[in-house]
Amino acid sequence: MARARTSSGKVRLTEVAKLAGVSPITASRFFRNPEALSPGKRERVENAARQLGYVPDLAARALASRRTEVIGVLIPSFTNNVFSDVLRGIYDGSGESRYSIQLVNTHYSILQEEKLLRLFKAQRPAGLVVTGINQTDESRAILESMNCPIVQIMELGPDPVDMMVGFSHNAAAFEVISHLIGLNFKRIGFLGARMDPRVQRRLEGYTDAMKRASLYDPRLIITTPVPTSVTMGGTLFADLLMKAPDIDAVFCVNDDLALGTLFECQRRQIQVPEDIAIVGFNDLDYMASAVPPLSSVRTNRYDMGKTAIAMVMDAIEGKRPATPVVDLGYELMIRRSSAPRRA
Amino acid sequence: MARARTSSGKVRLTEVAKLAGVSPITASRFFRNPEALSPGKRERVENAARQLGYVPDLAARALASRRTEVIGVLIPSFTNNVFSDVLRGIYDGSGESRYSIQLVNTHYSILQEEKLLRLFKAQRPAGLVVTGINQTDESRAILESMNCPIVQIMELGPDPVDMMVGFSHNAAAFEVISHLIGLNFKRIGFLGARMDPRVQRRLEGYTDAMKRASLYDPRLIITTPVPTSVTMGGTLFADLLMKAPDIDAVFCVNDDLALGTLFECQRRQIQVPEDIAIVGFNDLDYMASAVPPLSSVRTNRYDMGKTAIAMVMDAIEGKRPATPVVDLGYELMIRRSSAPRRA
DNA sequence: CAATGCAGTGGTAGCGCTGTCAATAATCAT
DNA sequence: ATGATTATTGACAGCGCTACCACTGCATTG
Repeated sequence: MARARTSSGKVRLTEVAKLAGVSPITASRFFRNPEALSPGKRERVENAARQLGYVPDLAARALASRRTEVIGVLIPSFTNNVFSDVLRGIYDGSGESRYSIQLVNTHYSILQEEKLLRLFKAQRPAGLVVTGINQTDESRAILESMNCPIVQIMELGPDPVDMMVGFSHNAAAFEVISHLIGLNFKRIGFLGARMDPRVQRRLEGYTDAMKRASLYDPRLIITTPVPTSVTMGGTLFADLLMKAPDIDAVFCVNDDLALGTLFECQRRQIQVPEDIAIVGFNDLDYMASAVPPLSSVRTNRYDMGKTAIAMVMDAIEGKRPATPVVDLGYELMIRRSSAPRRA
Repeated sequence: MARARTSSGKVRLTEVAKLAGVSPITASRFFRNPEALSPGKRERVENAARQLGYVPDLAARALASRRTEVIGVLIPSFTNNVFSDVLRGIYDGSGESRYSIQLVNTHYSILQEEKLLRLFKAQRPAGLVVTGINQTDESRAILESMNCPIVQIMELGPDPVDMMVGFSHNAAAFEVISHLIGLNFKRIGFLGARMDPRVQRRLEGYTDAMKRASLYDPRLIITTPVPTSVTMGGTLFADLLMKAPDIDAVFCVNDDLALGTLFECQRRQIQVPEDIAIVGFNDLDYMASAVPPLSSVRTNRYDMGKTAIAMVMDAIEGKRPATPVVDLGYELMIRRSSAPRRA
């Protein structure tokens, strides 16, 4: 016997089909591929669904179709401004689509990442967005066995699991240092916190540029595994001043450190850029407002999220991108904090 | 006929049960309520599950049990630092639990919120976290019909849907202004951006305090519906200076505006706090580092997220909190930017 | 004009799990 | 020792939807 409406008052597909005078299968098709219906039935189903306020049951759909409409997103931190922009892009890009985002935090741990990937695999996500290219071998194997579109974001590398959206942190840092060297700065300090893989690559870019100009000196490099903050910027800078009092410029791996450095300079009456130049990374809003305005590297974080999720969604629907690796680039924003040095 | 292992190679509960020598139902119970099994079978099922690498199929579980282990979270913005802290609390608090977070962005639109609530309702979430207390009547009705624990966060109000975690924005602003008035500041400006309900309440607190001291003057209030940013802080402050050149203090509804104001003061050679005092709101990390250190209102954003999600999870499991409304309070962080006025 | 193709539609049979309730075994009170 | 109660377990019948395949009727083809 046909079941009456379910106890929870939920409208089922069967009821929609009955009202529209079609079979449940036809009604089901309407929601998945309306083009397949004849215009008449399409309209009838549409009206019936609206009239009854029908909303498909995702659990039943997932069970019956053996796939979900969930896109998993693994990011290493919520604290970081960088990721909040990426996330905004991801959520904006997926907001009106049928896909929902399942967000998890790896806390910068590749073991945690591996564990989360295992969990994701069991739920057969429709697609996946993972941060970075430094997965464990095991994680890599899981990713390759997942049989769904995957985008690695934040950076680029030689061997994508599937697709990639990012930019070269190494090249960006190299360019920053080259810019400073071109302006005749010689004792250029490096401040780094957290030291995740992206930050490591910026350090490599710094090191390459300094060595190439024969300016490399390990005493100029101050790093800490501790998470980044404005306060930490001041602390690291103070440390740098102690170890290398003759510095004439500082490259900070992110803008928080740069702002902390600026404040520390103000506190010590150090003139920026006359005494010391400052360059940050990411170009957050406040860099242009600071006094003096702080140079930085503009990165396309929002676009990165938006592009990545669009690529995943397209790939799920069979539209593979022409180029699986997208370089979103970066832009040096030169401001007064790294103005040319007086002679 | 009993199905062989599913094509995708997925291990089903049936296989676990067979290996353990129990019925599927008993195996199922092991995952939901291990206490109900006799110790012997419990161990047998546990071993079998581990041996086969069994992971339950959440879609099937949701369909069969007519409920999910998804907690919906509605927030109005990803851009805002405030919400990234709240989210961190929510994700940290739920990370090791069985529940997963389904995050959606209302973009500060109560209509969007209503639409999203309708969607959530159809998916029968186990619990819900919603931002604020300004829902539409329709949203309110949906919430009340949802039959799951619900926590409203960010602020407090007289008529909770279910539970609440927040603090009084009105009281916090009132206290800030009282503090400034007590320090003999008289022409206290108000800078507000975005003007969401929480910010409106801060404006009310400001207005109350100013009126009570007979210092109220609408020309001191500068607001914009545009989203907040450090740059916007400078712009609004410039506007305020034009309209009320005699101000001696500024209360900014958030720290970004306060930082922008500080930079604008630096640009114009206005001494803080000698010429103009500044107080922000939220006490982000950089407030204490700034030069001079900026006063602010410390809010417990991370705890708010963590408390809210804990309350929801407990309530789902039948442990209703003793007090459904939790006031997390705030703390005035008085720093040099609002130092006592010279006589 | 029969053979062929194909868009449109429907029937059957589950997807993997759990709610419900009945059945059994073990324990208890009288 | 008897019936009553409790702990443990299992059988059945779906949850709401869709994959798969078969079928219809109409247009196209040689």
